[in-house]
Amino acid sequence: MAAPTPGQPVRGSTTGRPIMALLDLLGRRWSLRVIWELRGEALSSRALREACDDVSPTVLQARLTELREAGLVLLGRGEGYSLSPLGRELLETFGPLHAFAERWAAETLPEQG
Amino acid sequence: MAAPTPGQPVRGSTTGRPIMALLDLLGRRWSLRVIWELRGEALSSRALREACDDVSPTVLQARLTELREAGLVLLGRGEGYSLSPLGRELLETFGPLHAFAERWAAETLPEQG
DNA sequence: TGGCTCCGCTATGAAAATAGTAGCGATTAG
DNA sequence: CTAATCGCTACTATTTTCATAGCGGAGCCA
Repeated sequence: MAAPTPGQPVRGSTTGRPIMALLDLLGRRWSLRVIWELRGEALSSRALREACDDVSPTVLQARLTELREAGLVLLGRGEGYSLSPLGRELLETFGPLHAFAERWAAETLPEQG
Repeated sequence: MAAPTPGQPVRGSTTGRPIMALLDLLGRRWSLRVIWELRGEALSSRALREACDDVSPTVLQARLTELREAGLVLLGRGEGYSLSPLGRELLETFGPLHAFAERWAAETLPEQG
């Protein structure tokens, strides 16, 4: 599938609004996870695959291609995959997401008994 | 499908880590969009469907059920769907996401000519 | 009562995305 | 050459998503 691009129609929205392109891109399976797993050092495609619980290489490559086209992920020769400066900015919006996940767990688990 | 729950294995991760459950939940199609469209007033299921570019009701209902089980979305009798306080906290982490989308567009569009 | 309208939600079959396994050609090192 | 690893692809099976139609219930009003 084509990588969502701001200014272009995307799945579920024809307006071209950047937020819609971003929501399409990040709403695809493993997109969020890949960015998350690249929060530290650069990873080879196989290391990244392991980090993502042995995700199917079909989808991993699809997501990596999209994220690279989107300018969020880089592939350095011999260095593997890493976040671009822009991708790292996006990751920073995940910081609160992680903190939220912990709060979410705290509020959800007790209710389950 | 079952709604991802912190403490339980989810698609792509068996650890039960809250962030993994959250990434699974938000990585499903229309999850992010639904939360986004609920940022303002409460919406009826049909209004929400329109807001999401006439998403298929099958998926919309699936997402809404999951998001309700996750405690992020509420359904008030006669008031339609709205974000819970917890869901609103999550939405706030999207604020930077929106700002990022604009930056992303600014950096991406010029390169396309 | 009957006929509207809108509500949340579901059934069904088709289309698309994802999963899982195997393996390619290229590169690097011994 | 051999072996190991790299990024990446082919192929088929399964799951998810799409698209259309429609259900039963609640409110409203003549």
